[in-house]
Amino acid sequence: MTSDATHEEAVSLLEELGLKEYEAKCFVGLSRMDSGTAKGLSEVTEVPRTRVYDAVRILEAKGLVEVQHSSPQQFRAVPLSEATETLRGQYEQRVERLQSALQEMGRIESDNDEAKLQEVWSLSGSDAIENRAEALIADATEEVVLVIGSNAVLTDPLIEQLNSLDSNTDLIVGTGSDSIQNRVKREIPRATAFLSELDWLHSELMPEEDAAVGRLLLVDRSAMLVSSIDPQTGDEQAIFATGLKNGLIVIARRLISQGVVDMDPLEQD
Amino acid sequence: MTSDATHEEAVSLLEELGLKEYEAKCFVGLSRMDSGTAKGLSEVTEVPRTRVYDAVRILEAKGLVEVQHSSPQQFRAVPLSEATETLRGQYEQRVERLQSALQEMGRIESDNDEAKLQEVWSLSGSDAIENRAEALIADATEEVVLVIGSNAVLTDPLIEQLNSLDSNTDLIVGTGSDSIQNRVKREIPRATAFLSELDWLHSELMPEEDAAVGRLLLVDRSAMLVSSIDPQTGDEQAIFATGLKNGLIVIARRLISQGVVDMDPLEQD
DNA sequence: GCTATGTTTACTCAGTTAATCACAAAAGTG
DNA sequence: CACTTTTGTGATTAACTGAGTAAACATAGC
Repeated sequence: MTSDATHEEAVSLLEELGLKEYEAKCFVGLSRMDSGTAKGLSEVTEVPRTRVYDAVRILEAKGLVEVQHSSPQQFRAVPLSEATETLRGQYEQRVERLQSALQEMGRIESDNDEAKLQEVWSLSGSDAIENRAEALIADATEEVVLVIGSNAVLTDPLIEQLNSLDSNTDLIVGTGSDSIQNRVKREIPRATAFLSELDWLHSELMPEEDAAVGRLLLVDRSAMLVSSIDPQTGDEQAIFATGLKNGLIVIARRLISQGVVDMDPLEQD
Repeated sequence: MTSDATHEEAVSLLEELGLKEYEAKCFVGLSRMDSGTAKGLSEVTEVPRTRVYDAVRILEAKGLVEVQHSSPQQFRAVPLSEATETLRGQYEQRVERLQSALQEMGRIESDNDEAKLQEVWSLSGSDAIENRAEALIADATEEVVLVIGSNAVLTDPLIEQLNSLDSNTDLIVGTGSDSIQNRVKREIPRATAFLSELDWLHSELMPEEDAAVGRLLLVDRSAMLVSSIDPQTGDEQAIFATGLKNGLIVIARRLISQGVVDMDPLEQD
């Protein structure tokens, strides 16, 4: 007995990976049987029999199914390990070609003389925010202050990166809960850990009540990034700013020097 | 001065990676400038100004673009390294989730009592064929016979795999040209190399003249795979069969024992 | 309040994909 | 062999998605 939800997840994942609905359904169907004919596949997948042929042909061209050209033809899904490897390989190639194509392109200068002092940028998506945080930390020379609001923030690569920071870079890691703090102490021994009342961000600075703080990062007191995570959807959204004189950074420095780091949030406006 | 072709390649790659035309164009445009407004972007990319906003919003949600919520808004592409890392990460996640979803699914038995003796399957796409060849070689215990028709076949992972074969598995590698043979001798010292007149496949067994042999693989004399590469498109297509009694395998064994391996093709039908 | 600019929304048109149907070829049956 | 069923291809329609355009709305500076 297989949950129907699992099917649908597989199908929609395949669609995200570039397959059409019929193609995805056929591949999932074939993955569940040793091999099959158009008729059998159509019954299992509810794809019209006459369209199975097209779908399978495309799947074959993409290297995901094998065809036995007999009468009737037999179809068979490539073993799962090979299929994922094939998909991965195709993707890698595309990303690499994209990278070199974009690198080769000439730059265009944009009339860009505005005051950068108040620039605050926003960025979405946990992956992207993670990468940005990583890039910011990589530039640290003096100090890294990181407040972790959600367990999901503390990924293995991040731990790895923090532990391998230059030894005369201060590392201060705040957490919102005991459980996370224990993890920090265990896995990032070099960090100065502290417990922070993250609620201050909730109640005073953040507009919505229902947004939880994901992470807060301040690097060399000149670059900062704050993210919130929507508890409903799990979407993460961040704002960040750089530059010693940037307004947001100045505020952040004030906050930190006034005690957030010392577990004593916001005694003063 | 940038070649226009490079642009278009970048755009279509991004489309293959799941972006719409406008999104792709906007991202490429932003990648060429430090930052820009909707107006500027529209001019560079030829995307209608009124649609730039939607496109950028989606790009932001995907973690590829940063937005400065001022008036006018400023857009900026995430640095290339971060962007590719984000794309890669998203893809990895999908493939992994797909893998576990497909594994969890229950099997369906198919009425499958046909004689497998004459089964010949076909498979397309260099990636998929490469993976299949790898899987076949991984199962080898006695002997691996590999004929390499095109330089592209001899990839690093393949060389690696061949070199790390169990030492009492025979490895016989044939090539169609001196240059490839030299590579084989240099990079796969453990192989018994030979030069094969691959033309026999062309002229006698293959229907079209314009298909070049890509690779020919025979593992333990019980599994074989032959591929051809369309010189026009570069598409690779393979047929393969398994089982000691399989008709195709029997023919292959005959061919090999009759001298193909000894550089002496087809003296006898 | 007016104009220029920025931003969002609504709508049309074209191309793509899902879904159905009609038909020819092949295979099985009595 | 005549007849039915199965298999495969092609054509057709309906539904949808996305590109392209125009208009409405909002905002800032004058």
